[in-house]
Amino acid sequence: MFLSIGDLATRTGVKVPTIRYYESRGLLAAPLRSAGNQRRYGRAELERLGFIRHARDLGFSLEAIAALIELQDHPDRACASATRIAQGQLGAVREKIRRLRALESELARIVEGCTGDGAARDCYVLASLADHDLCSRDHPADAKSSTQRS
Amino acid sequence: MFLSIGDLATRTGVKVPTIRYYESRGLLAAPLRSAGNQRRYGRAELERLGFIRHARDLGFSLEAIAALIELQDHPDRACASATRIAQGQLGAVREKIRRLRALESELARIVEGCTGDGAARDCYVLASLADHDLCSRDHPADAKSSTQRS
DNA sequence: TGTAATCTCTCTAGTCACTAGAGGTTCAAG
DNA sequence: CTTGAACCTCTAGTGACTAGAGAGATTACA
Repeated sequence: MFLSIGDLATRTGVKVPTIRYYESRGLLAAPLRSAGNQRRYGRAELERLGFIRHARDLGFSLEAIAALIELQDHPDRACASATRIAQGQLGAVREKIRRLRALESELARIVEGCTGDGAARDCYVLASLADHDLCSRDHPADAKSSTQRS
Repeated sequence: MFLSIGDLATRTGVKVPTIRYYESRGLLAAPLRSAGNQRRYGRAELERLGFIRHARDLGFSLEAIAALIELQDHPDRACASATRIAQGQLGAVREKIRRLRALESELARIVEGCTGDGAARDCYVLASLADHDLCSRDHPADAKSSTQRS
């Protein structure tokens, strides 16, 4: 089983440049090369990339994934730190949900207050943004946009 | 009322380099300068920066904010596009919440399946990440980390 | 008026996790 | 043997800042 980088990309759903990027970041070891210097992968790399992809899908940072891989490579170590990383991620996700819900209600209030058929000078959306006092209550100064795969 | 950039930062809660960054991005007009070339701000800039800050807190992108400001500067125009932008933001927030909730349940399942006191070779966290089939159901290949203010 | 502390200036580079593109080489099918 | 797709490395760009260098401005106090 010798996969080109394109084969690996198709099988895992990770794009070719992203695979090279993971290699440059040390998440994937440098693979064998063909006579013409092209990367050739085996089953181990396929599984590892699947692991990375799954962890990324769950929102783990590359740094956290690197720590998990380190642990995977040393099966004798205690798994407590893996659990800790996952718990940290769960906590972060819950915190994001909490903040986003506050934003949601505030935004919904703003949107509902505006019919959208007036002039900008009377726009409730603009007025709400200009005047913080129009907020129902102080919302968290937080929870910015999140990055997502296309 | 002549505020230095530091005064403006204190009053709005926006950091000094961020104010200069907003100016470079065209969200704030280039202000007056002192004899020694330092920025001097008045009430208009204070209000505009408050607007920007509030919109950022609600997760609007700088691009969206620029469009809202453009509208603010032309009170005669219809406010429909402001409403559209806000609705888009609300939709994006709801979508993020939806995805994050799926992640939350998946992560919670993984974390609960692991006592954390075994060796890495038996770790349920690592096993779950390695084997997608252990997922309760297919979770969205999405919803990455979101950036947040400190 | 002198001086020291704090503030401000511009500029560059770094963050995260990729993505896009240039310009060149290798591979597999026909 | 030729063609065209896939591959190579390298650099730069994304969004929204943040950090730091090195130099100049302002302000408070003696």
